[in-house]
Amino acid sequence: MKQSPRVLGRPRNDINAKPTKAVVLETATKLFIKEGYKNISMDDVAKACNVTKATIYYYYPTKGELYTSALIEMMNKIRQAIIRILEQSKPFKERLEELVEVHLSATVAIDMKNFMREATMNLSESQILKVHASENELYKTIQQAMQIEMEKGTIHQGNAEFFAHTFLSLMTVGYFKDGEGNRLFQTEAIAAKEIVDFFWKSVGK
Amino acid sequence: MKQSPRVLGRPRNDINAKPTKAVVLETATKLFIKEGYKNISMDDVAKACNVTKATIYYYYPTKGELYTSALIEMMNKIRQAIIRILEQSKPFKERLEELVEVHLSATVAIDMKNFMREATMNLSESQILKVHASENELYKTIQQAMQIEMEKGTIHQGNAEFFAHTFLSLMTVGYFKDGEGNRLFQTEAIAAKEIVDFFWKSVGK
Amino acid sequence: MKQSPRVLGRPRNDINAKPTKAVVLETATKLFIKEGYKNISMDDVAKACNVTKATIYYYYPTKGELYTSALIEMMNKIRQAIIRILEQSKPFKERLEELVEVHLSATVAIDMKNFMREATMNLSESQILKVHASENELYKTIQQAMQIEMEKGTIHQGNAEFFAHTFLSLMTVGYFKDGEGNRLFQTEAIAAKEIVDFFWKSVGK
Amino acid sequence: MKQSPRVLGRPRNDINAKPTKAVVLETATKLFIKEGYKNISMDDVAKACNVTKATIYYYYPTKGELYTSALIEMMNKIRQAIIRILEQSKPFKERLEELVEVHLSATVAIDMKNFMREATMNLSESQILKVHASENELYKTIQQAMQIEMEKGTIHQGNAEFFAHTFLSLMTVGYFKDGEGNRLFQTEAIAAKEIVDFFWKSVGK
DNA sequence: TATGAATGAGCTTTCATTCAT
DNA sequence: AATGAATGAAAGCTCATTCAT
Repeated sequence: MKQSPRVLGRPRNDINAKPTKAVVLETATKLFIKEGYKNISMDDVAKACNVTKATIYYYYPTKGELYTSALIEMMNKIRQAIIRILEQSKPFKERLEELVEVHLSATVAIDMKNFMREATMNLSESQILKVHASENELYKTIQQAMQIEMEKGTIHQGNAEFFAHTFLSLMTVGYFKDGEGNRLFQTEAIAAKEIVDFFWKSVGK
Repeated sequence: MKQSPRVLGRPRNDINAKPTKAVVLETATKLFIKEGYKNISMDDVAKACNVTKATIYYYYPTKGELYTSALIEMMNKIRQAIIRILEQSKPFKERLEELVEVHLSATVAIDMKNFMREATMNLSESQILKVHASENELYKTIQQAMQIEMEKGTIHQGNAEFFAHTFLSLMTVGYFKDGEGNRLFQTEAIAAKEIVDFFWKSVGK
Repeated sequence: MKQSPRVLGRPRNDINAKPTKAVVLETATKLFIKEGYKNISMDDVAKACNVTKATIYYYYPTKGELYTSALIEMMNKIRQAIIRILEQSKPFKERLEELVEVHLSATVAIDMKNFMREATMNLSESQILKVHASENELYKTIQQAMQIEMEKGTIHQGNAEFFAHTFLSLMTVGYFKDGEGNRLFQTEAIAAKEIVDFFWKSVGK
Repeated sequence: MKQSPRVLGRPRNDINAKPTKAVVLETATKLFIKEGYKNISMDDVAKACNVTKATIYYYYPTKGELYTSALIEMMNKIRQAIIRILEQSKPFKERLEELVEVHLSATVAIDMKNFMREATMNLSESQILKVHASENELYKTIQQAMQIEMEKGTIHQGNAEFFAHTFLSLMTVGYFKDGEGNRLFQTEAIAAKEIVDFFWKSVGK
């Protein structure tokens, strides 16, 4: 069989191919978020990446380490997304609404408490610490936005950290599905509006 | 520490002994709530009950069935506790505060969303259905209380189901611990007050 | 609910009810023949009998003993059936045909070699001996019929024991089903005729 | 007797060593044939191969799959042996005699009906199908030989498939042992001769 | 006569991890 | 950088058997 001749100067490696380590992390993140730590084996990750288990271990020394990295990667991404939305210039309430809507539209429920529970149950002291630090930054990001709006006078004075937590907690209400798979509200947009309205009654001016 | 050796066959009747089946369910419930479905093995349950695995299987045909029963048992207990508190004659807001405080004082975080996630990931269709039904009753209980208070005029008209969900969601904020193990509020009483205050601003009159 | 009045003098126990021990043996025999020794548990037998496992053990001290009894019971029944057919006055060849047809019409394949293999693999020395004795009687029954016909001159002189074995072996050909479940012959009657024809060419005059 | 301890991970290359997968299959085949599906555990196979259970599972995903492969491997080997014998140029009857003698001289009884029964009782639909296909080829091989001899005029015209089955069935008569372990004939050679003589009376010219 | 409760040993399967290549 | 081969430990589950009632 004749091989098609190589283009001059072009490297053998596919230019579009992501470095394996990144592929592994991304794939693992998706799997862990969807199915949880204990329900995803290193083999599952390997298969989904089209590499062997040993390759995973080449980049991540233990499953716990991989999960730690995955959680941190996830939280960073969420934090970036939140920052991008909060940076906009439209009114705070509208930004919050967008924030909720965007998250509810994602395929998987991002419930920090779930992930922290799995982390606490399955990771080592030092890994838990790292994850906690990442979680903390996420909360801080929202907390700071709250702080700024307090100073601006958009919302009432109060415990900004508490507000950050209540906000994220209320957001998870939008994920709820009953036994038949029905959501509380018909669309994510409506859900987002109702949730932020509720939040706003407590904190808004 | 060696356990008292058991003999084969039916044990001699001990009038004071609780029926084994109940012991198993109670023990399993505690373990599952604390450590999660995948982190508790049937052997763990057996050891904690001071019986053998086979005994557990004598009463519960699969681990999934045991978990299902455990979750339902837990939800029923919570529901009873909630009913007892809501039945009192003091003002609604105070009853809500007591409700939050009592739950935050329990040793383990009762986060419905956690349990439902584990259920969804690990149980069979029909088992999930049963657990969902039980969860539903729990939400309904609070929802009805909200409905009554709406009719009484204590709180604003609105979506009672949504209120039930936001309330339980806000409650979980009280369980939050940061990396150093610090809570958001110093005592459960303060936490309860702040949480219900927040809720009340949105729904109260 | 009113009970229908008891007929005078009639005993409480249902007159039609077979003694439990017999029910157990019959049920076990059916199950073992169909599914094999290792695929039938004492629990299966108990359930099929509508009694508890302990009841089975009350009558049969071990599973091996129950299997031994079941095999012997089966062989006896088959032997009786064979005797009944061979006792008739019609020509030997016709009797053989009836014998084959009757067996092929039974729901389960009666293949002595199967049962003896399971016996050898799973029973104790002494149990195997008993089963072997029973098997021997079965072969002897046919062997004797062959002997008689030899003396009558219906069939050629030869090794009657060998003839008994070849005959039973050829019979199992009729049970054969290919991958799609098709038999070698369309009806049991045709199969019986062909098998006996084959046998007769070797031994008949 | 303690086995030479193995270390974790990939073993050092030994050029003389047979590939493990083949060792496993061969060993498993022997064990299954001798003791049956249910009487051989994956641990038994592992121990006999001097590897761990996990190694077996590395090559064969389930016990059923291993059994399927083992049966197919066995049938293929038998088929090859049969082909080699039937290919010879000596008279058909003599070839048949050799065929029977060779098989009776093997240590274990090769009774297709036994194996098919165990397969039917313990394997999945698709596995049964594969085994059936393999069995079919085996019968076909003999059937074709019969067909050729019919055309040559060595044996009578007739149902070649039926002849193949009767032949293999008659062969199993040679394996028979009574309670004291005595065979029907003193040597395999005599048994082979008698069996083929019997067969030949029916089909030969 | 019959049962309910319990066990110990075994089974199939899974999985995180290791290591020579 | 990546892999194939192997392991030890544990998990869920089954089953023959025992024994007080």
